[in-house]
Amino acid sequence: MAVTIYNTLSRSKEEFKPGAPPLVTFYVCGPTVYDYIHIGNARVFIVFDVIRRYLEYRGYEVKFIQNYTDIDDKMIKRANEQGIKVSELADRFIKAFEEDVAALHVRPADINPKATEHIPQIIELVERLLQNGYAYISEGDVYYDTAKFPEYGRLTKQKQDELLAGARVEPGEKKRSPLDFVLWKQKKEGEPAWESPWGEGRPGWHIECSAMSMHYMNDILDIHAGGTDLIFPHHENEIAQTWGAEKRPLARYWMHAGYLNIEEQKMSKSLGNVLTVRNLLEEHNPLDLRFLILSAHYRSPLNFNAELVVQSRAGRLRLQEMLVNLLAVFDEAGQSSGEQEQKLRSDLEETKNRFVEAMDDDFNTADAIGVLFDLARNCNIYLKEAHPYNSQLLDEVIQFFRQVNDILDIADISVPESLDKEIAEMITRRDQARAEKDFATADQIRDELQSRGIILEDTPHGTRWKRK
RNA sequence: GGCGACAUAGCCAAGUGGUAAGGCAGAGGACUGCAAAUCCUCCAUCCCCGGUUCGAAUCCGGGUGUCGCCUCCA
Repeated sequence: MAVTIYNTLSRSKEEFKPGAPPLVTFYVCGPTVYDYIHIGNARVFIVFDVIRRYLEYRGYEVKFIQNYTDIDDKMIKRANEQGIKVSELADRFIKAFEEDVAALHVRPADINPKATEHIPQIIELVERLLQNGYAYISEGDVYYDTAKFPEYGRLTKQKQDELLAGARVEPGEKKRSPLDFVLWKQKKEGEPAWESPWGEGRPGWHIECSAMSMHYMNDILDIHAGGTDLIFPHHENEIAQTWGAEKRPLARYWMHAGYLNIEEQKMSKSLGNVLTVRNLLEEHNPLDLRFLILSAHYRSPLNFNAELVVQSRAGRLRLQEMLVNLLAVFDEAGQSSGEQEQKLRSDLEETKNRFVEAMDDDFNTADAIGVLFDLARNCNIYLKEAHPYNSQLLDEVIQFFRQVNDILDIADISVPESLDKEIAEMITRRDQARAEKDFATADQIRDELQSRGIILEDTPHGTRWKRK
């Protein structure tokens, strides 16, 4: 059995064969740091975070790179609007990005290269493209000559003439073809600029990813990923650049995460429906957002609204509760083994297999989560019917779930914080009242606690509590 | 105009030739002092029309609808 990945390049699922296993080089296009990230951005980062973790679970050593685009038109425009330097803007939103993404339990990349810190590598790449005849200088700008690269359009599945048919031609173009794209932009007044063989200027958007991935990986990337909208022109251009310089592909597998829509519509500033992670986290648990995103396949479009978050929360808590319940009875478990144990053990084995099968199949998290629900039910049945429990078996289930949670990161299994003394006393008082069949008092205390966000559960093993 | 994706129950969502996973919501039941949690039961023939096949949600053709890319965009 092997991991299978849907490769945008071939539009089909392929067996995953990295160039130098167990190493996997994985580059995800990162944010342009001119604003807070929105939930659509978050989908991409969450999805590839999980894929990265799963590959590690499967024994690969993943080298994970995610860039920061800290110089481009949007950056300059925004910095000017705010009357600050581009670098200040970048610093501010890189920090915000790191905070938001950490809140969503997305693990930091191994390397976060910034475009502005790789100007020499970018210049060198542009020079090589010029030397190799894949680029030309036009009035101080340097452009990629797409006509020189017959493969241009392969990722997009369009021929050059088809792309040309839809291309927008602007007056005063300095390009030979509308498909050509800028590698180096001549400085305009008030813009940050760097010295180059072509005068002062700055890099075009697409060149940084090629330059930095080549600089840090120095070989074909195993996986290059991003949002669907990066297929054209961004990734198409990256492929062209790397080929022009190295005569080799940029990456083996191209992965693209589907859109996240708001009320069936794409998020956009003009529609005013952009939901930032920052705002959403004020109202929602980050794990609920994660769970919702992972409950659909990463390539499918995913609709998003607050109701869906609430709906998926209920399901997520079901899984979380299962684990909490297992942990709660673990200390009292013994050695018993019988039919119930056999049943659960075989359920567990089946679950493990099905989970890996689902994830191996192009990271089908939706299917994988479905498998976990089946395990949850079987565990609950065991907890209800077996008694006394088998501690080793419980441990195996707990370990499995912890492993899964290390990949998906959807359950909060941190040890509950100790209760306030006052609340603990209230629970004790209620237990006494219940023992004396003074249910009016007991219910009053329960209501009081509920208004403070504490839910009580009376189990055969005593009263448990949890936060709402 | 070119290219592409998708259409599965009230909602979310797997399944890509062998007779519809799972979750949420809902109904009934068990458990409970009552709850909560949990368990049991119930709840779809897969947008439409043709075709291929012993057999199709799954393949092919034709519709309809939604969305996306072709311009910055995750």
